[in-house]
Order: sequence, then C-alpha cells, then structure tokens
Amino acid sequence: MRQALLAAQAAGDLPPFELPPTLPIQRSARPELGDYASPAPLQLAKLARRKPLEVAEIIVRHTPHSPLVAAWEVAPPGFLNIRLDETWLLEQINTIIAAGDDVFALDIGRGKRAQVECVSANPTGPLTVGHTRNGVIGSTMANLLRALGYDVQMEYYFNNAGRQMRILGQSLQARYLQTLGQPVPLPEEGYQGEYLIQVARDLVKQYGDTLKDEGWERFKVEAEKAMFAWIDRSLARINIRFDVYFNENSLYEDSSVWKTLEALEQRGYVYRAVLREGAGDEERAKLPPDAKEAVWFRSTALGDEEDRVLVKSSGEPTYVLPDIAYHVNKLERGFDYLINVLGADHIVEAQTVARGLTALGYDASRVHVILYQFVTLIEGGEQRKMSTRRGEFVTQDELVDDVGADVVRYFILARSPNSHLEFDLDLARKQANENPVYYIQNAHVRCAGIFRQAAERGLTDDGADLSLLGARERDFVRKMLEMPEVLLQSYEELAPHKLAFYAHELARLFHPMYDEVRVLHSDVPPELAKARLRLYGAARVVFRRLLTLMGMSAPEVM
RNA sequence: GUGCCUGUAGCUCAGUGGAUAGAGCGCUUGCCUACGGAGCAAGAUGUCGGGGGUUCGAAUCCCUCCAGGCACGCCA
Repeated sequence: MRQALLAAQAAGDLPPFELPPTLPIQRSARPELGDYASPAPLQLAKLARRKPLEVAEIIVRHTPHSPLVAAWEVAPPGFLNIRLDETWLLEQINTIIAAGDDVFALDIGRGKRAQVECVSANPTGPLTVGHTRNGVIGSTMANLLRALGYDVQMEYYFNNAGRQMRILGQSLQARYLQTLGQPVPLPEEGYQGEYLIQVARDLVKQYGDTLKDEGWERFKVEAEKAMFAWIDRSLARINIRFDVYFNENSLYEDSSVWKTLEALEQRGYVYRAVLREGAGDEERAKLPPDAKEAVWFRSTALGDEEDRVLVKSSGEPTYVLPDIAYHVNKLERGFDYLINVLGADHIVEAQTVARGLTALGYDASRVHVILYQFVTLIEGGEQRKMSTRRGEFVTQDELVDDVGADVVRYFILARSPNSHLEFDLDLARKQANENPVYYIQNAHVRCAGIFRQAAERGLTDDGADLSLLGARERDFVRKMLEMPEVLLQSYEELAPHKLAFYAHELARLFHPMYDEVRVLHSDVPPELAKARLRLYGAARVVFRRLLTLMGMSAPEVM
C-alpha cells in the first residue's frame, strides 16, 4: 500500500505529502466485505486534499499484483477491503501440516537470548494461588518466546537468608520437638500451617530424636529442602519448570551487591544522609534525635518522586540494592530480552530497579515487567484473604486437585494480567464439566477421533484436492491464519491472555464445522472425504500448538 | 492526599482510534442413525460508571467527577 501511494504521488495522481510511518491494516470486522480492511484512505484524505473514496480508488489503481491477494475493493466512506486469493489460502493447509509442531513459528528473536523470571517465592511454604498466576503468566510467555525464535531460560529468584526463613526454621524446630512429645510453643509470628507438622514427622522418621539439640539453623536447612521439593512438584503439575534457581545470597558472596553500590556512587547517584534530600518537615519531625546516616539512591534525578534507601543506617542493605545488583547480573549474563513477572504491589520496586539500571548505564528497556493484579478467592460467596504465615490460604495444589491443571492454567490465562482475577472456587469446582477448557480440548480430540476412524477404514488424505472444500472450511482456514498475528500481539503487548481467547474463538468455528462437514459419512464422496481429512489434519496441528503454548495438554481422547 | 490498575449484558470477562460493541456462564426454544454430545441450531438481555472535550469517526485519546482494588517504610 505504501508502494501504491508512492507510485500515485510519482504519477501525479496524488499531491506530494509525507506518508505516516505506519499505515493501518487489520482483519476486517465484516467478513462479507473482505478478509482485511484498511481505513487508510480516511486518514490520508486530509493530507491528500482529496475525498477518501478517491484516495482509495487511486491506491487500488497503483497497487502491484500479489499472489496472496485476489482483490482490492473500495467501500464507503473510504475503506479499502482486501480479499485473499483462494488458491493461496487453501495451500496454507498443506503448509500448516508440513510445519507440524512448529507451525506458525516466527523468527523474531533470531536466536537471541531471553530470560523469564517468575514465581520467585521464598521457600517458606507451599505455593498459593497468587504464585500460580505468576507462574502461568511467566511460563506461557516463555513458551511464546520460544515459538518466536528466542533461546529462552526460566529463572527462579529466591532469598533464604532473611528473617522469615529464620522464623521458618524456628517453627520447624518447635514442630519437631512437639512431635517428640515436648510441650514447646511455636515462636511468636511462627508459621502455623499444617505442612510443617508433616515435615517434622518426616524428620522424626528419618533422624529419630537425634536432632533435638540442634539449633534452628539446622532446621532451616531442612525446611528449605522440604519446601523446594514441594514447590518443584507443585509447579511441575501445572507444567512449569525452571532452568536456574538463583539465590540472592550469591550476590553477597561474590560481593556484587557492593560493587553495584560503588558503581552507582561513581556515577554520582549516591549520597549519605540521615534524611533524604527534599524531605518535608513531617518526615524530619518523625526522625529520632539519635538517627544515623543511611545511604541513599538519588532516583529523583531519574524521575522518581523521592530518593530510596540503599543501605540502612544499620549498615544492612535494603531489598532495593541486591535487586538492582541481580538485574545487572542478568544483563551481564548476556540476555537481550528479560521478562519479570510481578504482583501489582511490586510496582515501585520495578521502577526503582529500572532507574538503578539506567543510572548504571544499562539499557533498562530490555527488562519487560508484567504486573498482574491480585487473585481473589471466593468461597461460599465470601472472599478469602490469604496469609502464608497463619497458614490460611488456598494452595495451588488444592486448586489443582479440585479442578485439574488444565483448568487452572486456562482460567488464569483467560484474563488480562491487568484485570483482577476473581477465582470462584465453588464455581470452578462445579463447572469442571462445562468449561471452555474442554470445549477447546475437545476440538483436538475430535480431530484425533477422525484420524483414528479413518485409519480403521483405510482412508488417507493422499492426493487431496483442496479446492473441493466449501465456504465454512475456508473460513476456518482464514481463522487459523490469524494465529501468527495473535502470537505477535501477545508478545508485543505482553498479553498471554490473547492466546486463550484466540483458542476459544477458533474452537467456536471448529465445532459447528465438525457438525456439518463430515468426513466418514456414507454420502460423502471419497474425493471430498480426502480433502476434508486433510483440513482436519491442519486443525489438529493448530489446536495442539495452541494448547501446548498455553502449557495445557492436547488429549487424543476425552 | 499522591501514584498505578479496574469500571462493558444478570454474573465472569474480551475488545484500547474505524464499518452493526462480543464471548463464556446463566435463561428460553428446538436437535440424538453420535467420524466420542464435554456438541449443534435459534432467541432475549447493553445510559460501554457519569459529564465535558479532541476527531471525518471514541468503549478506546484528553480533562473532570464518582466507585472499587493495590501501592505509597531505613519490611522483603
């Protein structure tokens, strides 16, 4: 279209004017008018000082011929409608089947290295539904990046050095002694969940009472081991696997935390003060008289509202400093494209890290943050607030036990990360049999069923004449061909939910077709059956690809 | 108070500058000689939170107000 406009200007049919950087073209909202549509003439009318319809006609006149396009048509008030060439369209069925499991792979990444960091829950307990949302979003993006030609690594970042881990160790110690019959109370703010009792019992089984004089540190190690084993198993159940577990502590061991601080200081982003620069009287008044100096990050120089503390007056770093050091580490490892999946409450953290990277001269735009809103659990019509420490939560395992891994993944994926996820447990349990998940998976099952039956009857799609396929089948092919566009959009907008919606839309075209377009029916002539069989072969490939990208199973039978 | 997210059908949510705003669930009415019916066909349901503006064109962009969630620590 750009060529056509330039040609028209060269020929004097349109006055010279600068073309906008992109010309809009999208899937037609009205399929009967064409496959793709562009409102470009409406936009260009003013620049060209011609009526939109005239612009449209001029564009059509100067458009070069393409084998993909059968016709360019002009529609009032100034739309350009584009119709795909039918022969090309039908040929895509063969292209899809030939591509198989790699169908619609694009090489956007060109082998560049990408990393997805997600879940990253500290090993203080079982995963909750909030972590599940994090992991499902992250792992789906990882799958998507692989399909787009990136070399992808999944990373889990954790901290096993903090106060919470100490309390966990002490809690396990108490549970262990309790299991041995000693009336030891849980520490204050200890972890009350049942799961520690089970870990304690396992310890007694393994070690007897030989650990009774050990300190809490020993129990921390045991607790961490047990928690990670649990976390791994839970994640594997919903198709999430990590390549790297990165311990925050290693950033202290190789002193990169302090190197990061030095680098920031060298670049003039650090100062020492009791109070941040620009603090108001209120903050000043709250300050204790014996307050000591802290180390501050001058993030306001990079647009922040206020400076942030890097090192407390106690000499201990805040979470901000190691977090910046961690991201420096990631970038230094040579990743070109990073995704970081975070709950919405971490927004300030994400911004501060980005500013830290900018301050250090790194390209912060390589770090893509997906912030997701909270998961609310509804049970018995009431919200359930979650607290890991009190042991009041619905774990991922409970949820998966209830409704199945595929349902959990789909429920989460079928919502924009920006949207609060209201997970009605009762409904999810009740609806387990009447769920969009099964609707989509059943499309794949039905394809598989046709091929099973065809094999029994000795029917193959050898020599299929695709031109025999009717309008309904062709519409389905058009829909399948939207998939690359969906993949690209999901990637560019960090919007994995688009996959879920597309999968459902495709299934919604599939089932009516399946009902009407039979393969193995007595009044379907053999030639037609072959063509249809091949079409269903392509459908099977596409559904399998979609389900796999979403981390769901593609069953052969229900 | 300030910042971010959200407000679309009875409920849960898509759609973020284009033509007549869409799905699922629920509701109504049909369809079983079934390549696994977890299906198909038909139907009802909307002040796109309110108001103003920009534009040839606004659910979508801007302003403002209202409502809900989250964040505003020398906690992680």
